[in-house]
Amino acid sequence: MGTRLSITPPKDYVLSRDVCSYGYFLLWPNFWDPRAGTFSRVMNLPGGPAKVTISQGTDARGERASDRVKPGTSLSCVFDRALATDEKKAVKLQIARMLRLDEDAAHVAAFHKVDPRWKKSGRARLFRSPSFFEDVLKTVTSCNVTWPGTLSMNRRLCEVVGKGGGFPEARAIARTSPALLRSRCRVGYRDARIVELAKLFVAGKKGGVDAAWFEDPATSDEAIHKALIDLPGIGPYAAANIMQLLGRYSRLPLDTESVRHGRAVLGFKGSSAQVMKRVHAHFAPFGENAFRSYWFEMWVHYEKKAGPAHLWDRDTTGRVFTAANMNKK
DNA sequence: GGTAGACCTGGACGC
DNA sequence: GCGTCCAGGTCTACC
Repeated sequence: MGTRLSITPPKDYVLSRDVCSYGYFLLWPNFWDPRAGTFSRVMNLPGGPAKVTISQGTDARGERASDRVKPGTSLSCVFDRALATDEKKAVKLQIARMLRLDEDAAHVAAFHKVDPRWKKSGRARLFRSPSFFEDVLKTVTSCNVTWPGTLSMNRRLCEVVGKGGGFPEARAIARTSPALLRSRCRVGYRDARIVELAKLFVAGKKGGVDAAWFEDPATSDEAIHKALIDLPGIGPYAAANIMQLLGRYSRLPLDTESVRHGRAVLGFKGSSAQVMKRVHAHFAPFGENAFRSYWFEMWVHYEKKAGPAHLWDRDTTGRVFTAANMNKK
C-alpha cells in the first residue's frame, strides 16, 4: 500500500499551467500526462527511490474530477510505496522546490505589477527540479546540443546511472567514469565536466559546491554568478539559466533561441551579437523580473505554434518545441 | 578584451 | 545504407 499525501499550494496555483511552464518538465525522469493532467516522476528519498504521481482536482478514487480546476485546489501526491516519516518530510520539500510552491500569490502579484501582460493567464512560476544538482546537470546537458539530444542525455542518465529510473544523485555520478557517461549516456565531451561537477557537489562545503549557500536568499546575485562561472561546463548562458532556476530573474540566458526570438517576434535586425544586445536592452526595464517577461514571451510563441503546453506529449510535440523547429513550419 | 577553432552527438539531406 | 553537413555553448590558445 503506497502513501498518499495532500499538499496545500498557494491560492492561485494551477498544476497544469505551473508545471508546463518550462522545458524541463519534458526531461526525464519527469513525465506530464496530457490526457490525465497528472505529473509523475521517481523521487530520490532516504529509503530509496519512490515514484510519485501528482494531481490537482481529483476525486477520492484518484480520477480526474474536472478539466477546469479551481486555482489553489490541494495537490494529491500518490506514491508507489509506503514512506517513512522522515521521507514524507523530505519529499514535501523536494516537491515544493520543483513546483515553486515558495512563490506565493503575493510574489506572483508583484511580478504582474511589473509586467501586467501575464496577469490574466496567471503565468509567473517556472517549473524546475527537486534539487539544485539536477537543475545544474539539466542545464549542462542543454548546452551546445539540439533539444532531442538533451532529451536523450537525460533519459540515458536516468536509465544508466539513476536508481529505479530516477535522476542520478551526485554521489552516483561522482563514482561513475567519464568513459561510461560518454559511451552509454551519449554526453560527448561533457563527460569529464559532469563527473567533476558531481564531485564538487559531493564535497559540499569542504571546497566544493555548497548547495545551501546557492539557495540562500541572503547570497548576492553577483556572488552566485561568479561562483557559477567558475564551475566546469558553466559559461555565461548556463550561469544565467541556473540563476533563474534559483529564482533570480534579473539576468537573461541568451542563446540562439533568443536571437531567433529577437528577429522573428521582436523584428530586430543585424548580426547575432547585435540582436542579442537589443534583446537584452528590450527586457532590461523589467529589472528583477527580466527573465520571466522574456521567457513567457517565448513560451507563448511556442504555444501559438504547437498548442497549449499542457497538451504536449513528451515523445512527440515535446521533441520539437524549440523555436528552431517551430520556425520551420 | 576579443576572436578563432575544437569539442561531440544526432538529425537532415543527398546519393 | 552510407557519407556529409549543420546546430548548439564552453573552453583554450592566441593576438
